[in-house]
Amino acid sequence: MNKRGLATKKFIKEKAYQLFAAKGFKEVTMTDVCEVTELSRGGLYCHYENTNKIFKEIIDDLMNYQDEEFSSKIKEGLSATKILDDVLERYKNEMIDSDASLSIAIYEYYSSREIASEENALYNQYIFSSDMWKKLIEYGINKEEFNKVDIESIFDLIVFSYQGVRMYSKLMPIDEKTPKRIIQEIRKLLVREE
Amino acid sequence: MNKRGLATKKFIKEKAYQLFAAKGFKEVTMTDVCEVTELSRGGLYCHYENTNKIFKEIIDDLMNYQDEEFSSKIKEGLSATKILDDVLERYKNEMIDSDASLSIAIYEYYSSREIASEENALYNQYIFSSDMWKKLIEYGINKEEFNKVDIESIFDLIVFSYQGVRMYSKLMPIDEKTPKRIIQEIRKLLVREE
Amino acid sequence: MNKRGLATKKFIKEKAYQLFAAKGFKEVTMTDVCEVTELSRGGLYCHYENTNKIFKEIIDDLMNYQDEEFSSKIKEGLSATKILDDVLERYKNEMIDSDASLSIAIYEYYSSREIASEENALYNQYIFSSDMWKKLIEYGINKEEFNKVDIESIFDLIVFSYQGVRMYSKLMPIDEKTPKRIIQEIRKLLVREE
Amino acid sequence: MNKRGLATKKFIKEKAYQLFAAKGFKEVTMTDVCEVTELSRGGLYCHYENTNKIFKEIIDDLMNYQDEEFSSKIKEGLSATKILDDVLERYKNEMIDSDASLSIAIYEYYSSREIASEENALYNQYIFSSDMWKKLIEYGINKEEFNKVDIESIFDLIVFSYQGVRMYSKLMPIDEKTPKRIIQEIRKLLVREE
DNA sequence: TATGAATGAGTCTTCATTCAT
DNA sequence: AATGAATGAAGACTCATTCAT
Repeated sequence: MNKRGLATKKFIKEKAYQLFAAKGFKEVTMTDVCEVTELSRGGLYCHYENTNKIFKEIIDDLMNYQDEEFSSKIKEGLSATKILDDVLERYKNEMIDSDASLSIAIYEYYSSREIASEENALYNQYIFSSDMWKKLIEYGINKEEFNKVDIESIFDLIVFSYQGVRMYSKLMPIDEKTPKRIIQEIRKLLVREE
Repeated sequence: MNKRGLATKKFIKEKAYQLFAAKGFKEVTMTDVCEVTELSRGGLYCHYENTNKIFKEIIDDLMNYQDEEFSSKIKEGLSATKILDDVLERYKNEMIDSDASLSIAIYEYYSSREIASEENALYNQYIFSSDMWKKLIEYGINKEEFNKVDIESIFDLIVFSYQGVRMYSKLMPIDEKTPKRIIQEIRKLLVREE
Repeated sequence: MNKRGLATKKFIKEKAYQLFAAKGFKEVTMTDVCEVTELSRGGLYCHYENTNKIFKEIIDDLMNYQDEEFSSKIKEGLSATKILDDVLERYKNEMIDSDASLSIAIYEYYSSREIASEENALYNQYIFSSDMWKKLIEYGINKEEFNKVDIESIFDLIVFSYQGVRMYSKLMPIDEKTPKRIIQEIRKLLVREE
Repeated sequence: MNKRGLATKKFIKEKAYQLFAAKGFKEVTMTDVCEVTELSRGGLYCHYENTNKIFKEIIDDLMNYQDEEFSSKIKEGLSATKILDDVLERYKNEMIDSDASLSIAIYEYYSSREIASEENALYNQYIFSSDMWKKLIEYGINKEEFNKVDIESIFDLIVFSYQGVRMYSKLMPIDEKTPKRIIQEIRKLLVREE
């Protein structure tokens, strides 16, 4: 594929991202993508044969962008509490502003697929994310900044309450205080009080 | 509507429930419902004009069955810890076995609708559930069985981690230990250690 | 058929008349008639098996009400000009106010049928009406009130311009002066100037 | 749209014209058009989304072909009587042979629409036709070929009796002499006897 | 007579997908 | 690569009509 082809694909993905964010996965048709990209049907099919392929590529790109945000900071020897606060702040914002997110689309996409296949990027991300958090929590415990919590429990609580809020925020009105409260509760569990 | 009509509606809802549980909301067509009920198109349309109406009625029925499970127990003066353990046990089971549930269908159904309308049964249920939990936690605190937690925070943590697990369990393999861990962590937060 | 049956049929026809006047013939369904009569499908079918039958009966009733309005007056020896003016006045009003009329419905009804069958009430009415007019014009000529016109020509001019206006008044805005002008022109052709 | 597309649209309109002429407007379905054009449903929908659109385009095409048939002849200084006879001859033929015409379809089409909208091609045509006739009659009066008639009255008589016959000719058998008589009567009204 | 549940046919409409250009 | 015409299948929806009660 040459440059032009790649640029077109990138363009298609950008436009399709907005569609998926707005309408979820199932509701988006190739016709919709044609419209927003102003490509002809044939033109679009040159690049992607269906919405699955487009979505998969969008998701894969997203996953690739996600880096080990903690590990470098840990190596630098930063305060565990500081690292924690940074990530919790980001989580809070993502919970509040889930508008631009693909959460519903991702949900629809994976719910129509076989669970646990190696293709399951959601699971891969979960594992990846799990590793990161474990490292951070261990680091915090070793530095005696964090309580001696059950690492896996805390991680589960974090990730699923975070995901729960993100999803529900698209389904019903969620008070902005909810993310704050959850973040605070998590923080209380982890950070040692002096 | 006479008996026969009501019986047919009930029958349709039962069959449709299974479809929704298996395929989510959007994927189910009136044709599908025709097939499983062995009704003709016209026959089906006599009772429900679209899948929305069927689903709404199923959900409404479900919501109506849901009663104030705590309040009677509180009146009886049961131990707050006992009441808590009972409901956490139920939550745990529901997190593990989400196969038969409509969670995905509910998610799809509400994600295509206006948030916050008075029709939003999901929100109503959230409010209802919130009230129940607050009563229980207050009761536990008053009886000095529970810690003096921030009631709202704990409730948010409970409901969203619970929902997060339920949803994700349809999208990726979730270890049976996850619900247990979450339940345990919640319990630790609430129940006063002697 | 007993009294009750007849009353129901009359009731159905009255309600259906309004439907036909408002929507034409083709657009009216048995379902529509059910709704306005508040009869059940089965109930309605007891009386009429389709909209054709209802419409035909309405038309037949209408035709029967139409009597030889001229002949009695001619026998009484009334002035031909007076008789003419009376009927032209009526025509004028019918042209102006075609809202309540079945003209479009009649048009649609007969346009989907074999022309010239003895069932063609429209044709029968035309013949009937033709006879009446001829008698009147002859009478006027004999009384030397009318010009020695070509009777058939004048009749054709009257009936078709009348029908033309009636129909077009449902399709486009027609100035109230148009019927007046047509009536006046007809009158000028017929009535001898002193 | 490229050549191929335009050719297909033209082809569809030609075939649909015949359908509309034969069955009126309401009775023609997209399925019918598919059949006569031998296009697939999807193929047809590429060009027209419903029968309204097809019909509108046919009508618009027709209206565009209609030119000011009188004005050039008037400019040439032709005899008003000659011009009149030509157009009356044409009217006569159109009244007799209304088989190929869209009159019923037009009637049905416009009867289901809002009267008087600027979209009402029927009204536009009426106005257009009215202007033409007025010019001709004035011209004839000025040349002292025509009687000093009331121009508007004569126009109304002409157009509505003409339309009346055209419509009724589809609903009941109309004697060929009728158009002739009407034409003759109109001519008598207009043309000055020497 | 009257009810309303049920049937099945017909139509509309939207899509994914293909293909000649 | 790109265009857009064309296909055909799937699904929605509406009716006339029948039938058990």
